[in-house]
Amino acid sequence: MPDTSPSVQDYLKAIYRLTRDGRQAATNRLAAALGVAPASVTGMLKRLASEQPPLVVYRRRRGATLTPAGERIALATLRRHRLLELFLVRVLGYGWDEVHEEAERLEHAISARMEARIARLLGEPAFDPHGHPIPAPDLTLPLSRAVPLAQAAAGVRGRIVSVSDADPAVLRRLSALGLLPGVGFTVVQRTAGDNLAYLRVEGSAEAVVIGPALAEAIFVELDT
Amino acid sequence: MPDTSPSVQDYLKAIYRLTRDGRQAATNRLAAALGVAPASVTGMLKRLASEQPPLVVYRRRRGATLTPAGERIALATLRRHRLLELFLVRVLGYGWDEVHEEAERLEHAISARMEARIARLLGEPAFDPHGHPIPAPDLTLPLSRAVPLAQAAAGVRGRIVSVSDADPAVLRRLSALGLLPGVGFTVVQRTAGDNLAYLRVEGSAEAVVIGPALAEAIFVELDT
DNA sequence: ACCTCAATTTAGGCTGGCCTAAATTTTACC
DNA sequence: GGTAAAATTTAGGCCAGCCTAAATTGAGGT
Repeated sequence: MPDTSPSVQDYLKAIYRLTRDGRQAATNRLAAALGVAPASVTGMLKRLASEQPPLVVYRRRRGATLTPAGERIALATLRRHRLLELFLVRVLGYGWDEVHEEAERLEHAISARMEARIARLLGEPAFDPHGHPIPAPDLTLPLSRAVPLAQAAAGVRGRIVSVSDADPAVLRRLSALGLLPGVGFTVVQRTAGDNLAYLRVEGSAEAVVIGPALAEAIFVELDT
Repeated sequence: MPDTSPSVQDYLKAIYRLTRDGRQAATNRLAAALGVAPASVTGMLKRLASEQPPLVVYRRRRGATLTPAGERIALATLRRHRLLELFLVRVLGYGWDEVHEEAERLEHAISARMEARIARLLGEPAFDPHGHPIPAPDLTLPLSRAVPLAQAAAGVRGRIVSVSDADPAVLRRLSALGLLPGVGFTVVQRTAGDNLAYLRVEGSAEAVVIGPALAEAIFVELDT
């Protein structure tokens, strides 16, 4: 349990993520993501929907989506989060598996001025240390053709673009395997039954075995 | 009115400041400092006094002082605040009159790890950009013999050590007058009636007139 | 079509921290 | 030493956001 209640921004960010696939954000999944009871989510969604202007569109028993105003806030928060992650790595020497929590707290505390100064110091970057796109100041997202590794067929070559940043343990495992953003690889083999991927990392002779969970956490750009 | 309620740390910091002169922190002054009603302060002081361990010693109608535990928290918060101020100036190029508010929010959001990394990056500094002492990691304060300018007699020479950081407008006025930490000066004259100080800044021919309010905001080290 | 069950919402309640107004105590002055 | 003013505390409420338990509803299997 997080020691503090999720903020409005946390709700919007969570809806943004659960909504990326075009579907509605379900009460239960929001509750799980935010560490509160489902009943609390219902209450908050009603509040956010009746804000002026409304931040979410809420349909009873069907879930929620963001309005343009809500999406702006979500993207602005995402921008701050990812800028901070990069800042922590580049300026304060954090490991890439240590930045998520810290950024999670800082993103609520920094001013627009500080956001701008950090971005300038970092050279207006477009991607964070995990390879995730950083929304521009106008909140547009830089393009990337990344796809979960789970969708890569055997024989294909590609490059790792980003990895999910939610779980530090996963990040450390990836690090240990040498699977960082930028690394090239070939998919040697896929097994249908247990859904394993055998990856040969560029420059290394050995193949690495990736389970289904990891394969969902690694995003890659595939060669055409 | 601040847009958010003061935190426990804010209460402790305020008590710390009001208590520096050895007296008790009065309810009214705390209320003014924190932007809440006096009745709210009474309630919070009771809570802080019954915390385990107690953070303040509260005596009905007499005010509050910090317990050792409370003072540790106050000093730790002060350390974070002043480290952040220096960090903002040195790393992000803030003006020294712009850092207070930002640090006020950030001091509640950074982890011990981040505090340590910032301190390391800055070379374990002992004073912030306003000249205020930064508590060491063990929370001891570096010594300084600073005294408010208001207490300097005519004819005395000295050096500005620090200035109060609470009011950006004051900071800008001081800046404009060339009254920054480190600057040497001579007190040319004092007037008893309206309590003015005439200061000749080292290297300049003109004297500067300082009113009583400013004279309380400037801390100086006097030559023996 | 129905029925079960998982998901969701409603109802009711709690806590923390704020507020105002009224009561009380201290202080300070004559 | 008495009293008016100032400071402080008490009393009583409000609000946001959380919780649990109970009621409702939609959806998939048969």
